[in-house]
This record gives sequence, structure tokens and C-alpha cells, in this order.
Amino acid sequence: MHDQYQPQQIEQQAQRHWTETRAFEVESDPSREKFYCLAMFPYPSGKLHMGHVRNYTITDVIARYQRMLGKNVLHPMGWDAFGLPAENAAIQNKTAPAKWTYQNIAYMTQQLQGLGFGFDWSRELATCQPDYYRWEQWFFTRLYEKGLAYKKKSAVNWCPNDQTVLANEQVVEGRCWRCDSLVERREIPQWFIRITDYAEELLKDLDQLEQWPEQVRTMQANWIGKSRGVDIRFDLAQPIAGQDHVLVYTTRPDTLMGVTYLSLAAEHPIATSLAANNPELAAFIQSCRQQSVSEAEMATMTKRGMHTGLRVKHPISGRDVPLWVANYVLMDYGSGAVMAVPAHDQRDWEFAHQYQLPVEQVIAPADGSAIDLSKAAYVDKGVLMNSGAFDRLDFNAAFDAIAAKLSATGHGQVKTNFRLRDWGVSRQRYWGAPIPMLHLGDKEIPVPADRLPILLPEDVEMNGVQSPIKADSEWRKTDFQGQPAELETDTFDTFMESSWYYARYCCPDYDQGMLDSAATNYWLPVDQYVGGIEHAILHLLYARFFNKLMRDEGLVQCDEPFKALLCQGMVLANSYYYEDAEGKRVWVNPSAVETAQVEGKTVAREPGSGRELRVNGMTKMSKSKNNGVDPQTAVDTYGADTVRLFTLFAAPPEQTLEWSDEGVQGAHRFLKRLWNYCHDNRELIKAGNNSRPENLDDAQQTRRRDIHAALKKALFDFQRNQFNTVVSGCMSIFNALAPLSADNPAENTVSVEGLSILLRLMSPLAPHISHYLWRELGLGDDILHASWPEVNEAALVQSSIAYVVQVNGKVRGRVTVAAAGDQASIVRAALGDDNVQK
RNA sequence: GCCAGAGUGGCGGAACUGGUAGACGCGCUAGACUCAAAAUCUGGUGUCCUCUGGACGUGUGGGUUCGAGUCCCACCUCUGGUACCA
Repeated sequence: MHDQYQPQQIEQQAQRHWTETRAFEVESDPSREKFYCLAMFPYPSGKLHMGHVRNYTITDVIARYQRMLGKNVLHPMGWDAFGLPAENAAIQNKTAPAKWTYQNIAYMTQQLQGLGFGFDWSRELATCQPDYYRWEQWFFTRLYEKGLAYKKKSAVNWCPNDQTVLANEQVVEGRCWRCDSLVERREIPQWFIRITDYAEELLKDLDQLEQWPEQVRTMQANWIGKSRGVDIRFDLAQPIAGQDHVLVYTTRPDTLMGVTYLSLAAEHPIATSLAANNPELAAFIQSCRQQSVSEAEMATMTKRGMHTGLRVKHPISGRDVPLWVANYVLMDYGSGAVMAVPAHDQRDWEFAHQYQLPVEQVIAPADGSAIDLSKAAYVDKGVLMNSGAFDRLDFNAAFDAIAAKLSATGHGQVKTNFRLRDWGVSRQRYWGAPIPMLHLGDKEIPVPADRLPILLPEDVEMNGVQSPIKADSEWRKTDFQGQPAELETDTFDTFMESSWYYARYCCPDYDQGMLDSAATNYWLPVDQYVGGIEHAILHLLYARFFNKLMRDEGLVQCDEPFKALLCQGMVLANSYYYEDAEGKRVWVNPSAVETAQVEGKTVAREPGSGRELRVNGMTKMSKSKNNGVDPQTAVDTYGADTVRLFTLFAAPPEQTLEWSDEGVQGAHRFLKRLWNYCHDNRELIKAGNNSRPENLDDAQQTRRRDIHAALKKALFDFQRNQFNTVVSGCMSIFNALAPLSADNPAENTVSVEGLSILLRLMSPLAPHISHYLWRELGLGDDILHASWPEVNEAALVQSSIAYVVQVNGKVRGRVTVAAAGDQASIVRAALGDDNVQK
């Protein structure tokens, strides 16, 4: 044992031991209770970032903890390898996305191993490998055959200069991030999967997910957005574009008598048809297309509209209502048309004021209070007025009466709607799994199973923004039953791959089908899933959906893939900048900054240049603020155990974590103190291994009680995944035992018991040092096989208890009473306190 | 815009069910060791005051309660998502 704590050496040694003993490779074993612990797999972006370190530290702690409880624990790792960044890197470096991706995977694998994560590497997978995506392709053809996949036109961001489709991320202030051209919305045919068929079940089954954060379930429920409303038809005087009416959906039929106009989406067939003979309208519709398809953008942009010149007939009053085209109506959602009630909808109210459209009040507050429609719309539910036969009805009565009236004349019916839209899975990009469809003339045919996988060529060069499989006119050429056919050149949304990888980990090498049910039936569902809160809706909803699709195909048995979910917070770091000659901010990485406290304020400078820097505060680690802290530097300096301990200690898993070099040093100091104590007393500790704490004096008993009290709290905190307080509990145990003298036999027994508890508690958190000290102190062979520590209730017994005395909710005194005391004696003691008497 | 969170000392955070606010750590500070510094160890550390005591104190303003960081209402600020970043 070295005099000094040398993490690099003992960490390598421990890691070698785990690899050699295949400590974390597991097999299905129905005789044992299983625990499947899963971290969201990383995108191989180049290097690990702090978010990865945090994520995998959390799952490693949970996996090692469950393992010590005796369970058969699966903790796999793999790569979400398809995606946009590989293409961007490839275009920049004029190289192949595949090569870049595989290099990144190799480097990051080695980094993960250096952090001592106990992954079952024998199950590693990468989604860009054909033996993974072939099953996804096969599954899609099954969905197509079941009518769950279909093609329709849908809007994308189009860069007219690059002649390419842009992701929302690639549109910056309405312009292409490469060439600055104004982006247009364009409708192109794309593949969709019918997630809306499962909307009801996806909503209902949220109730099963008791171990998910409430906030995530709420967000998903709101995203699915089930609503009860009415489909209403407004008749046109004469048919246009083959339609004799405009259909709208509303959840507020009670406001129907207050409708003063209707708005169509720019892409609505009636609008398109009218524009053919109306150059002004055509120009307006064209201008509506000049914006990104993102919802946030649509909702915050300046609302604009134009009267089509047409009028529709109100289905109850028979009044003429003007028909408008507006840029804020989405063709993709509902019927592409909305009714407007400016008096009772804030958006309509603003639009009506902008274009001098009438505002007609039809709802009044139920309690008779006054409202002022010249200031804002009145959006609450109330009682009807100015609505003829429906006056004085409340919301529910009005809903039913108006729906019944509409239904009787064939102008409407009650309808349940979902906000959720079908899942568009087509991407016009190269680095993804090819969509396995054939075009035979105008027919769409799924690629037969025996011709799968449709391989994505990896040996390509990205010379421009165009997908190489689209640019190459030969790639798509094939045949079907002797006739020439063309392959689809779109690829899948990468959410497809991340929607089922958790199941493939159960049987990564299975080649007889997508999943081996013997394996999935044992391991699934995932017992604990851990990942960033940013995935709360999309990834988690798609994965839940995919699980139900696979269940209905007979591939898995469970209804839900993830039994428990933990959403970890982001990692933040301080950011620093100075302003250059042109006043532009130049961001300086925290690793190159020196800080000092001057009169309570933080002052920062760049030691090289001596330049004074502005302190911008804690922000998410990002490229744009150049405040990413490289975990590798910290690991090289302090060791993996220190980095792990700090990330666990600095914040509870679900909160944001603020990176602090001083904090890292604090974690390191704790490990050093532990090392030194064990080093200095190792012979006495070894000698005291077999004796039990007995004949303790009061002080020794108090120490022992402190140790067991901290253990009790730590065990509870392990169960609720609150690892920051587990770490502080470990520190408390050490603080309790560190003053004990190993020379004193009684104290030594308490100290040895405490160390044995401490090392086992710490082994999931800081596994290397725990592994090393456990052996070195002769406490056992491999700490991985040690039993989980248990509280000794007898050690917790106290002879007297300190009570706090409150008078009218204010603390007025503290009294110490014998633990055996009855209520009367406690009250007597409390009343005996001078302060309480006052 | 809409949906969902968060806000506690100089800082990160603790306080599970309404009952001692500030555990544990960082920083700061005094002392020990040292020629000195670093490291290490020991003690102190919410603010204020008329200081053996007391008042105030958990983003802001109200409310419920014997008692609120915790429950309710309104607001402010920050963060995540918003369907093609993953």
C-alpha cells in the first residue's frame, strides 16, 4: 500500500480485475431476480462530455447497488450512431460519416472504461450497424403491411439556394445556417407511422407509470392532448376545389354564436384554389411560406392574414362570415381551418384588432362581474348571452345544446381530438437507415424480408450538402419480380433506432429475428431508465409507442418499456468573456481562467494575457459559451473516483449540477483522508477484523450510534436515488470514526465496523478505492461479492432524548429526558424550563 | 405563444410525511506545524441588535394553520421541451 493516494494506479488495477473476471457480463437466469438498469445511450459526438459522465455515474451507482443487493443486473452500453452531426463533420472534413463515427466510438469507449463503469460490454451495439438496422427495416415493412405506415405530403424547411431540406436547428432567424438564404416551407411526400392510433392507450397507460416523475407524465399527457369538442361545418355558397364547406374543430362550441370570421391555413386546398385567380392572395400565400416549420416560431411570429373575398354561412344563425387565410393556422393539425371568436380567445382578439374585425361578446362571467373587452378577450367559461335560444346556459349545457342543434341539421358532431400528430419518419439525409420501400411506377412496395437489409454504403465522401445516395443515380436502381424498380432514398428519423435499442440489448447477436423472446421476456421491462429531462416527451413517447407496436407483433410481452424513470439535470459551468475591439464577446474556457475573491466579488483573469474577464455566471456547458469542462482532464488529474464522487455529491440527480474545481478538490480531499487513515492504521485494522464492538464507554457508544444513524439515512437515500446525501452520509461516517484511536482495542472495533460499512456503502459510488481498500484491510476478497451493510438497531438505542419545546410555534427551549420517560414527565421537564415559563 | 420545472447563507446543497431552517462540502477566518509558503490538522462562520438573551430570515405579495422552505392564490426571474439537434 502506497503512502500516498495514487488513483491512477489503483483504478487501472481495479478495472483490469473487472475485465479479467468478466464481472459485469450477465446471462438470463430465471432462477434469479433480475434488474435491468439502463442509461440513455450516447450519440458518438467525439469526446465524452460532463452530461455523459453524470448520466453513467448515476446508472453505475444504481446497477452496482442492485447487484450488491443480490440481483442479476443488466447494465449495457451502446451507440446512437446515426444523425446529423456526423454529416456536418463529414462535410467540413470531406470525409465519410461512418469513419468519423467509428473513430469517435473507439475513443469514447476507452473513456467510459477509464471511468470504471460496470457495463456489460459483450452486449455493445451501434445503431449504424446493418445487423441492428436490418430489423428496424423489417419491422417497418410489417407496419406497412398492417396499415400502420403510410405516405403523405408534409411540410419541411427548404433552402432554395442549397436545394436541400433543413432541420429546425439549421434554420437561424428564418435563414439557412450555411448560406443565409431565406428558408421556405415546402410540402413533400413523406412516410408516417400511425402513432395517433395508439393515442388513447399512450395516454391511459401513463397511469401505470407510478415510478415516473409526475412532471414527465403531465408533459406527455398534455402533448397527447386529448380534448372533447365539436366538428363544425360552415357551408360555402358554391363549391371550391371540390369542397362545398369548410370544416373546423373547436373545444368551445359555447362561443359559436360569437364567431366573426374563419381562418384557413396557407396550404388549405380552398386557399390554393382561390389564389389561382387572385394574384394578391397568391402573393400573400407565398409570403406565408417564408418561415420555418417549428411550432415555437409559428406561435411567436407576427400574425398576418388576408381576406379571401369569400364568405361562409354560419351553421346556426345563417349569417355570412368572412373567410380569411392566416399564417398561424397549421395545415398539419386538424382540418387546416379554425373558427375565430375574438371576444373569447386572446389570439383571435389580437388578430381582430389588427384587421378591424368585429368583436362580439357571447359569454358573461357566471358571477355577474364586469369585463372589459376593449382590454383583452374574456377566455374563462361563463354563461351565454347574445346567443338566442342558448342564452343563460352554462358551458356544459351550451356544449350539449349547440352540439345537438348542429347534429340535427348535419352541421356538426361531438368529437374527441388529440393534439398528437402522426410520426413523420422520413429524412432526406444520408446518415440514417434507408427506408425499405420500392417504387414500382407509382406503386409503393415494401422490400421483401429476404432482401433486407437495404445497406447504406459507408464508403462515401460528403462533398456537398446533398445525400450521396440521392446524388448517385445508380444506387436506387433495382428490380422487383423482373421489373425495374427504385429504392426509396429517404432514411429513417434517428428516433426510430433509439425507440427499441433497450430491447435489442437483451439479445444483441440474435440473428433469427428482431428480438429473442426468451431474452426479452426475462429482462424487460427496464427497471430503471436514466437520462436527460430534455427527452421527457419525444424520445420517451416514441419508445413507449414502439414497445406497444412490438408487443402487438408478439415480440415483447410488457405494455410499457420503462418501469422507473429518473431524469437527470444538466451540467453547468461558469462562463467568462471579454469584449474584443469590435465589442464582440470572446468566450474563454474556464480551464484557462484564474479567479480570486476581492471584497466578496469574484474577479477573473486570463493568466497568460493578464486580461480581466467578465464573469457571466453558471450556464449550460456549451460550445457557444466555450465553457465545456473536459471530463478527461479532471479524470487525469484526480482520478475517476473523485470525478464520480463529486458529480454525485454536488447536487441531487434531478437537479442541475454546477461544476466547481474547488468542489472536485473537496471530493478528492475526502478520498485522501480516507486513504491516509486506512494506511496509517492498516495493521491494527487488520488485527481487529474479527472482534465485535463491546464494552464501549458512552463516548464510544455515541460514535457507534452516529455511524449507524448515518448508515440508516444512507440506506434510505440509496432507495430513493438521492445520492448527494448518500455521499454526505459517507462523509459523516468517516468523520465519526476518524478520531477513533486504533491503538485502543474498543475504539478499534468501532472503527473497523465503521470502515467495513463505509467501504461497502461507497463501493457503488467510488468503486476503485473501495475495491482496493477492502482487500488491503483484509475485510474480504472482492467487495463486489460482499453483503450489503445492515443497520444494527441495538446500536441506535439512546438512553436519553433531546426534545425541542415550542410555544405557539416558536422554539422556546430544549430539554433532555430519559428515553423511558412517560408523557407526564416530559411535559413536566418542558414546563420546568425558564424560557418556556416566560 | 403554449406545456413542464426551479428559486433556501458568500457558494453547491440538507431539512422523507407541515413541527429545532442551514446536515455535508466549498469558500472565508483564527490558531497549530513551517525560516516561509503550500499541504495537513484544530476551532469559528445566516443577518442584525440594546448579545448569559432576542429580533429577523427559504424569489415577491397575499392566504390557510397553534405552527409554513413544505399547503393554497397571484406575480417575478431563470431553465427544459415545442414534433427534422439528440
